[in-house]
Amino acid sequence: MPTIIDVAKKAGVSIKTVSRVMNNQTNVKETTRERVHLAMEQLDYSPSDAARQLRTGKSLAIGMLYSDPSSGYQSRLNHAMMQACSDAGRYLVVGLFEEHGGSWQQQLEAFIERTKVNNIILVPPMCDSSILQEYLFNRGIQFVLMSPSHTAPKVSSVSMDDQMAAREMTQHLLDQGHKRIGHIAGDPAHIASFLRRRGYEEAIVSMGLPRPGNDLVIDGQFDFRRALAAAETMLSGDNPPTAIFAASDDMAAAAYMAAGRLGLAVPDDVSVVGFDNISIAGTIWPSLTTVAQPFDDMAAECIRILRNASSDDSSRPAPELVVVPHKIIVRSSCTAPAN
Amino acid sequence: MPTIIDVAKKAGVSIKTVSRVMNNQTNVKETTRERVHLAMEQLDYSPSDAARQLRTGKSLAIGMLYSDPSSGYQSRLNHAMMQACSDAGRYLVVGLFEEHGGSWQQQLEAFIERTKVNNIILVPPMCDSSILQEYLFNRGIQFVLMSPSHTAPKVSSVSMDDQMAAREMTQHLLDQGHKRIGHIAGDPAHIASFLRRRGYEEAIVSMGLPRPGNDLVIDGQFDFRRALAAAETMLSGDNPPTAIFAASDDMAAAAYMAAGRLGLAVPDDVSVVGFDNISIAGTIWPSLTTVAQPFDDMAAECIRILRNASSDDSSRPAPELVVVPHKIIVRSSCTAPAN
DNA sequence: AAAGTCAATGACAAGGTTGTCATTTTTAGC
DNA sequence: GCTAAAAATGACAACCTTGTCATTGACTTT
Repeated sequence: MPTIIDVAKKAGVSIKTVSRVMNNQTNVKETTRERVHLAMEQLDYSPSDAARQLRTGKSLAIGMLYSDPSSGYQSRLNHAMMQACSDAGRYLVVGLFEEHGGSWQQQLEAFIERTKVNNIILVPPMCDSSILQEYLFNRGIQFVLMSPSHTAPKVSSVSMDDQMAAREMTQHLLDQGHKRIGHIAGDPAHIASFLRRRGYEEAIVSMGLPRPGNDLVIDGQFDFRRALAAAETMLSGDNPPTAIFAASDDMAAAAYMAAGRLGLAVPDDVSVVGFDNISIAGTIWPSLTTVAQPFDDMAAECIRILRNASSDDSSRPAPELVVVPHKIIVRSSCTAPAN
Repeated sequence: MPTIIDVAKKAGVSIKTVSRVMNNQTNVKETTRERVHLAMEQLDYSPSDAARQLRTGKSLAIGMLYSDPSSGYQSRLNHAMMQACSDAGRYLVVGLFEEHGGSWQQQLEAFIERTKVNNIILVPPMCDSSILQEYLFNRGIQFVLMSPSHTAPKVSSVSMDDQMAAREMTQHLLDQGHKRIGHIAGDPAHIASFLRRRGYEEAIVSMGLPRPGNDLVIDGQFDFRRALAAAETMLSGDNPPTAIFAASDDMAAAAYMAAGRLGLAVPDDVSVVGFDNISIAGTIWPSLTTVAQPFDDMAAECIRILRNASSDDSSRPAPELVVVPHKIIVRSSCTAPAN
């Protein structure tokens, strides 16, 4: 295992110069820089994380806190984050917000105390708490929000455009001729739920159709059972929708089940679309048309921002507001309405 | 942030003695040990990971390789592993086996090269490869198998008793009066599939019933679509089973869907049970009776074994074969057969 | 041509822990 | 009560990197 000393010898410079090159610092002649780079390559040198951490006091660990490990969204995000961390040579340390484990702030403090992380990712719904943001800011901890809205322009955040995506997804149904489209909304505690609902309404209203009422929009809270009940209510009503837009794939799967229990076929009797593009979307039958959240890209952006922030010497780097493009994935779960 | 020096001063000993106490080494008088422990507590001291890693050359990272991030099993396991690592003050680094990324061995080598991990967890189906085990053994990398069978008693492994669990699950159905029980089997590449199937057959045969044939056992490969097809085939046959035992919850959910499409109600027309107890089992309706894999306990055991192994000075600690107890979770998806 | 400026580079210490080896204290044996 | 062995403890170096500050050499200004 070569060390910085070996590189320095090979390049004929001091170790400090090698260090400068590694860290992209100024005051190194271009020819020297190249010579050092060459030596590093030839020796296949990679610096010791441990020594760096010891010297700089900065940890490579990144903390992520979440509250519902069983949701398809979080499972998918976990995978993306772990992968992004591994790719970036960093580590993910997770903590679980317990329902009855005290206030969010207490749990956050306990997590930081225990893990000593200096970099944190806040995911929904915690990312919407200004109290947590305030706390992290005051403690000088670098953090980034995986938030559906840029509520805090002082803080870096990564997101997709939930509202626009929902609008596009709804438009897709409208384009096929659907006029009564139901919406199973998400948990109101998540801003994403609000945005998706707004996008859905926007699309409908902009086609000159009446704004959907309570018969067409039911709260499913990102919960399978509630979504199942919601879909059954909708589909067994007097004037059932010909299509259902669920605010998550988990809930879309519930709509499938509701349809099955009522003897309705997807998509012939009722079209169903979802949101997230988690694995279930591709595996259930018929495969689900849905909005693909760019999980991997969003995760990579989070890690990138945190890396930059912690390598930056100015204590408060300018916040970045990143919006990652999404896609509509058209599969087999919707078709034109029957009549 | 107190260092070992502060502790040493407070306890009135040398830093080396504090180090000895921390690492549970011999040759420390009992009274001294207590004094040091007291000082550590009073100062709320915790050692620097970075310094330890630098000095010992041992990383705190633990690698885990998997192949199907979308399976409910793997999602659940990821969560358990991350949590176990965080709890133990260690980090999880993950790698994904790509279908077309070269041989397993090549991908394993690349992973180790890239991450430099010294501790690895092998999960199904990779844990069954003796080539990989051989490779890791020769490279002197500590590893533990999360394997359903103890094929390699030279290597530590953590598992549950898949065969017994499957037998109990089947017995539960038999106890309710079912005589024709279908089985949607897992991927034959996984030893677990074989064991679960054997447990299922064992339970049936031991009741004096005929060994199930190809009409009752269909390969679902842990895949939703195949399982859906399998369940439809079974349920629409001449003499359909009154109960279905799926070798994973994912596949049990497929059986639900198959039942729905055929106008059959669960559990009144057909009982369904699964295996894994992933989140879907509690959320789908009716909630699924299944075998609870002790994910959290198994993950914690894996981490514990690796920790012991890397703190142990003798280069090859004795392998441990841990079998973690499972549970049958009875929910609402089965009842006595109709007639 | 001397003085001052700035870029480029290097010598050295420090960061917190553990291994090696030397030293001191305790115990055992007679 | 003395010696030998064993147990307990400590001094110091080493792990690899980066920050501080000093030094060198080149270039600009007067």
